[in-house]
Amino acid sequence: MEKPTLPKGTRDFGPAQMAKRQFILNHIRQVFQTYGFLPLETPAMENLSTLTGKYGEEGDQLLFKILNSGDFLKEADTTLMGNRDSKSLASVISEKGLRYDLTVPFARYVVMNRHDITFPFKRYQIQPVWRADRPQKGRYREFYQCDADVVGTDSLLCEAEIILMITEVFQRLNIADYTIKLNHRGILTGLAEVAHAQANESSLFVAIDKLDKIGEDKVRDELLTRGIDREGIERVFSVLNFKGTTADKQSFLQTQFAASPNGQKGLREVAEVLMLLQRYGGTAEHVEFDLALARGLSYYTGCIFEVKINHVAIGSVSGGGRYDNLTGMFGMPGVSGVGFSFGVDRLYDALEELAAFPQETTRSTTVLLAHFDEATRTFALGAAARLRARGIATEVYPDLVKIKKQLEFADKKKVRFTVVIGADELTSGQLTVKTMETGEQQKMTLEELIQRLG
RNA sequence: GUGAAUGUAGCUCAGUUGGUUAGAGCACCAGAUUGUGAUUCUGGGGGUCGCGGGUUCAAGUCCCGUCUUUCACCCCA
Repeated sequence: MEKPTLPKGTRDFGPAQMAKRQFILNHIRQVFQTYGFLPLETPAMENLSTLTGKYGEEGDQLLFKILNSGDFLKEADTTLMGNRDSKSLASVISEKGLRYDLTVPFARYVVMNRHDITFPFKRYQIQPVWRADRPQKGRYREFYQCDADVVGTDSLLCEAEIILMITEVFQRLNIADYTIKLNHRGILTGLAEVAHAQANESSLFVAIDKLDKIGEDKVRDELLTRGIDREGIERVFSVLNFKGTTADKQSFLQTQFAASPNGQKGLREVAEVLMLLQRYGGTAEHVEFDLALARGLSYYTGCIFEVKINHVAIGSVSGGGRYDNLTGMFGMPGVSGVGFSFGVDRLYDALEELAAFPQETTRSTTVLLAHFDEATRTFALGAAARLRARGIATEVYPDLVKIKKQLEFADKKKVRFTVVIGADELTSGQLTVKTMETGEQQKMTLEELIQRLG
């Protein structure tokens, strides 16, 4: 018999992990909902025509493709097969693929339902996505994204609300030391103008985004090899190395970007977001205006965000930004959107490292009813029904086995209370209730137990 | 896609210059204890040494291939 294994880059989540994951997801979901975001789910698979061309050439290669059903080679061109032309052959034998992210399916949904959707449309989506990447630390082939996006409004209120939601989620997750990095695409463009590097803007952004990871010297090297001249590099760093408060940075950039409409727009919008945040009564205590934040992705056009947990060696746990033309790729131009997402897996690792999961997440059933024979088990069934009716998670050990075994089971399953029901208890009505954590035992009636737990 | 490491019991790992019947801890099962778990003691089950080939009198150990997992780069959550 072959030993069963998992496909590369995938994981099982056992009960203990699920409890912790759900703790995270429930808080995220609740926060999304209190800000008026509504749930959306889309199919795991999309037509390949929907997916390809949306993530660049590299992204297309990371798409998992689904083989057509039936005799999929029947229609295939024999010359393609003869030439072993995988790329062309793939488009003939595969019409569907697994979704690569939640943003493109969302755009597809918005375009398909544009007449039924009331804009501005706020949706959140928590589902797995798949990438045929080579797995590594914190990087999987199947992982969950939790996205929240608003489409159909330019208002910077949305950006301010994103900061509020991030703050609230972290508060609920009991994470205190984190930084919400905020920047604006216009400021990056202004920076490229200052450096006279408009021509290879994206090379500039990709390189400076690595600043806090690889350091200034290596970024300088990379900028040189990417064809930005020394003078430009000096100018870039003269801006990036400016230290000071957000207000200091704003007035400094005001002079730097005097001739840059893009830079001006960026500054104006960042200022407005911070102002709106304040009017909401939100705190900017965790917000850092970070000029080097670039988030490689080229489709952002306005504010960009990234959240890092301090003193935890994990990449960003959340990120997002504004994009002006999400639905344009499906022929519906002019819809502005802003969105962000939480990386559940990384939040999980971070909480584990900070030991910040509350104890409740490790508990399971509240009460186990242990018994000695047919008669006491029968009594347990009725008792279980009454406990359950009060919403108390209860189970009856199903088999007639030794009490030792039942307690062992309760211990392993981290049940909170075991109720021992024997002949004595049956006649007196005084049940033996054992608190598993302490080992203490108390006699009480079923009524008293229900009262105490309900 | 590029480069590197790894693989021995369910898990974490020992295993000498190639040399008897491959070990430990944890986990699991049973008993000590016929009304009490997590602590203690005793006993037990469990291995195609990733897979395939080669060298050798002899391979867990050396060589080649292959797969897996992990790490770094690219990119990304």
